Amino acid sequence: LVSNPQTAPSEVDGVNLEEIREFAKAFKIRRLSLGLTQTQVGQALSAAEGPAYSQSAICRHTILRSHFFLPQEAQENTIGSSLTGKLNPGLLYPARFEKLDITPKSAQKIKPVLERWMAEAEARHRSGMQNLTEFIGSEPSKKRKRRTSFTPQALEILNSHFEKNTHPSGQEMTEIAEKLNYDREVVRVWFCNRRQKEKRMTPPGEPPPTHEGPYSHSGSAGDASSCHDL
Amino acid sequence: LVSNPQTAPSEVDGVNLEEIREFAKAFKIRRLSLGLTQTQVGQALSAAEGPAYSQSAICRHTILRSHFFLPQEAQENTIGSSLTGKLNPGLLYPARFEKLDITPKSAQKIKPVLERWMAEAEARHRSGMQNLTEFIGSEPSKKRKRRTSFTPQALEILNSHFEKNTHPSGQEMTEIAEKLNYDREVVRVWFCNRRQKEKRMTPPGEPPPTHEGPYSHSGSAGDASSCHDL
DNA sequence: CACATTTGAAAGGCAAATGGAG
DNA sequence: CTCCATTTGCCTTTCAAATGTG
Repeated sequence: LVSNPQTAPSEVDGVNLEEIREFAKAFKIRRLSLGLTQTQVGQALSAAEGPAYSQSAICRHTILRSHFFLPQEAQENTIGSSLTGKLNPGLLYPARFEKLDITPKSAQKIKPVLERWMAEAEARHRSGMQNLTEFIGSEPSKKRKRRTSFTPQALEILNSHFEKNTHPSGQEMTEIAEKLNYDREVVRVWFCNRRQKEKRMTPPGEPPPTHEGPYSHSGSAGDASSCHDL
Repeated sequence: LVSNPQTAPSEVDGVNLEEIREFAKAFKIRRLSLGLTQTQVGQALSAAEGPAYSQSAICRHTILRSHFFLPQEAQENTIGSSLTGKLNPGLLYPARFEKLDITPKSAQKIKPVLERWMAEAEARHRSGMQNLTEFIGSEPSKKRKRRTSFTPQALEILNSHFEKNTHPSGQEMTEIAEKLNYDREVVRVWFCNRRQKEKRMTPPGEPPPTHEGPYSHSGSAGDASSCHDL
């Protein structure tokens, strides 16, 4: 409504939030007008050598979070240290907002890719083509490793190892990886991430994270979340 | 643990819940062992002329809901009219459980399809093939119309029409459809579903659903939920 | 048409993968 | 290698589009 650029520049990290917001909004409309789903866009992008994003990624980048992009509201979220809309670049934005989500920087990075792809898609659409979902999006960019999903059994075993020792030696990890038939690197990363989780779950002066008591606090919680069923 | 078939037959509509439960559990493990995602299974099924299920569908059918499938727990959910585990076939099960989800009958229906597909997939895997995700699943079965997603603008317009008249004439619907550039049938169904929603939202003796007051109760709620952002 | 039910696109949660610094 | 912050994807859930029945 009150789009006075001088009242709300809303710049962060040299990224114009208002611009990103407008882009996301327009992109959604354009996508829907072409009758495409988020999944289709993601697949089309990864079809060739584009950045390869999943439905979730497309969703995040084209979702409209008013509390994130509207400076007025941002200020209500206990940010408002300055009316300029300029935030401390050294700090994490997500933590300042209601939800952890996309950062302005990554939004800025992907924008041109989506923009280019969409323009091409619309061109094809006008030409009456149907195979919209099958063409390249942009620059090469190395592909990310596919996310591995552990079986419930594997998780159970991994967790039991973790209970006994949060820092297994290289030797131990190799053995575990072999036994479970997963890549050694995958197992290593699992332990790293598991430790991070442990830390996140006990920030205050909690009892030392000794994994002794029979299923106390975090121990049982971890188990429950991993092998949710069975 | 106590798998005494005489204590818990758990049959519903002639469907053995325990069997379905076991199948779902095993399917998940088999899928993960092949390194496949739910999305991939869904796409593989729909690739040719299979029933064509989405990732959500695969999820529903291979998820393990202990409160749904374990008769002991079901009884705790105010069902237990009989210890046989036999429920009244005429009533809806979902409403009796914590969450609305798959019914035993539909689970039973899909099971053979998944079973057959998985067997084939595993066979191919053993043969060392990589293109697991590209082959047929089963019988023809007509395809379902793709779910249309309305643009925020379209929803806004549809809702404003609904506010004025919940039962537009055929003529009116044709006009709306034309203006919005959606299929007429899609618009008709939208109004049907919208009316259902309205009814669901005001079961008690609410004030007559006259859409007059400037944004009162359900009116504003409807707007908010449809055009969530902007 | 109303109403019950099935099913899928989008959104949310958690954690696997990545990248930088030590 | 570690820790830690961050990115991103798989799975799950929600809500409503589509379907089926009377």
